[in-house]
Amino acid sequence: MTQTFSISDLAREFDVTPRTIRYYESEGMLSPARKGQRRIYSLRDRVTLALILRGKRLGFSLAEAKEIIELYDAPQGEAGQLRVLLEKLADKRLELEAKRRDAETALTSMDEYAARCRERLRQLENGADVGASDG
Amino acid sequence: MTQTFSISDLAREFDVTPRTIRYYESEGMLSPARKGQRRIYSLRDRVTLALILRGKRLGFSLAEAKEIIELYDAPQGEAGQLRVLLEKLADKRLELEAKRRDAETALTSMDEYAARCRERLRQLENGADVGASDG
DNA sequence: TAATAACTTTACGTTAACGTAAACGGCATA
DNA sequence: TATGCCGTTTACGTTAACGTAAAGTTATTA
Repeated sequence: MTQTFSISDLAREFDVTPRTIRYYESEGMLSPARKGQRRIYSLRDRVTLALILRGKRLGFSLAEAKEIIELYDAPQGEAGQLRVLLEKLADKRLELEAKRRDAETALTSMDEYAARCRERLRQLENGADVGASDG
Repeated sequence: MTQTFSISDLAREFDVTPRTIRYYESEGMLSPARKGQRRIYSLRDRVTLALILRGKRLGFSLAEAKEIIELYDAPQGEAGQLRVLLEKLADKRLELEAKRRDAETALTSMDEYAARCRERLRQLENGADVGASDG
């Protein structure tokens, strides 16, 4: 039997509320099976939710996250469709790479700053009288 | 003479509206000099604005971006202050690294997916009579 | 001197992304 | 039988992050 999840299972796992998950469904980003009224989420639904939330963490809007998800669900029947898909993937790739670069430069300058702070702290602990002058 | 900027200078450069920049000021994230009524932005203000906008691109809220900026502006007079600062920097570093990892795994899986698409496309082009002759 | 452009403040409007509350249904258990 | 518990729909409420419009100020230019 392939695994399924209730809405509160996923809510707990991903640390969101059921309301949030239902909201994503109302935006057309999830369409879980139903058992009567109740939503039954598959492993695939779970992957989709993970994609949505990662997109959000990276600063994409839900609309943008939806676009990305739709790329992964796109039909690949004809060569034309595949070419269009590959172009869109390249576009999104650029956005993602820009975010990664942003994160990297932020990390670098933060590390440099922290290094200067540690240096200053070391001097203070040595008892050295270092005046506050900018460098 | 050290360089200054008008609000529309910065708005143009960073592709935001003057309203946005004034909003950041109202949130305590910028405090440009004034010449009469008019705001005069220094190079330092410009750096701060860049920090804010990078934070936003990475999915931080303005409140979170403000926290980060305040770390860079924190007093470093005493050893105690420096130790607290270094801890907070370490926290933010973790968040940033998580974002970078998120971006990296997203890029990886996107690249794998694109590779499968290209493979599929190659197969289609080998099997079918394709009339497209683009460059 | 009048007009134009860029700036200002004030204040109400808008949208995304949910939060929250009410009222209801089905199922297990005490 | 009733008491929770988990789920449901419906619908109004909330907040962050600005947009937009109105009305006034200063500097330059025709």
